Amino acid sequence: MEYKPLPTGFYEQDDVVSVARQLLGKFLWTDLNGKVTAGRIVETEAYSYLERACHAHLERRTARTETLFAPGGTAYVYLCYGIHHLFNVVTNRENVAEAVLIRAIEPVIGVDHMEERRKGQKGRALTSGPGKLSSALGITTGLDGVDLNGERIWITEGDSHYSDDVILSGPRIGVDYAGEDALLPWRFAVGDSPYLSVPVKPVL
DNA sequence: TAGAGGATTGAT
DNA sequence: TCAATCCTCTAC
Repeated sequence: MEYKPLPTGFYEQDDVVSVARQLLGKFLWTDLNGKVTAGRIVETEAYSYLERACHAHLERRTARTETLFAPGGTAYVYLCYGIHHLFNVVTNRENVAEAVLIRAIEPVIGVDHMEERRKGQKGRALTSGPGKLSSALGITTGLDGVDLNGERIWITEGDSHYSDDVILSGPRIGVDYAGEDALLPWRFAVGDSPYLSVPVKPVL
């Protein structure tokens, strides 16, 4: 396994949908308060300023969305429903607002720390959702805008290769407000992982 | 400055 | 099925 953080060039690719797919199988690490945790990414979603589900749709710049305009390889963390911290990877070059939401991981390193942060939850309940995995890894809005090439949070190559027939795609979760953009098949998942947030709807 | 709503979760 | 919970954004 390769423990070196992914090169900046990976995040600066200009196709956020492709990056979302490529992130499957990679390892997301955090080193916070002396606790090292990591998990295998098994579910992602792509967001782009070009479509309505994105916070920075039509390049809307606000205090919250400013991080989305940072260079690829920056963490975008925001609070959802007043309770949950959601972690995204900013992609593309500076001032192009695109990001990949990490929706589920499989716990690999520091599982005991994850269980502690998740208040004793075990098994798939640990990290099978965007709010859950952020909690398990200790990710909060304090990491918003942080460089993914740093020492607190980073991503490395994984230990698995998934063939095309294992990777499923479908509409993103919880973006019905985006009209027809909600139908874009920009959600990607490792089909046989028990840690998916919700099953991927088969494409008809 | 008030009010509505959200890229979710867990309990009922 | 629904409450929790609070920040963000929009409208007035």
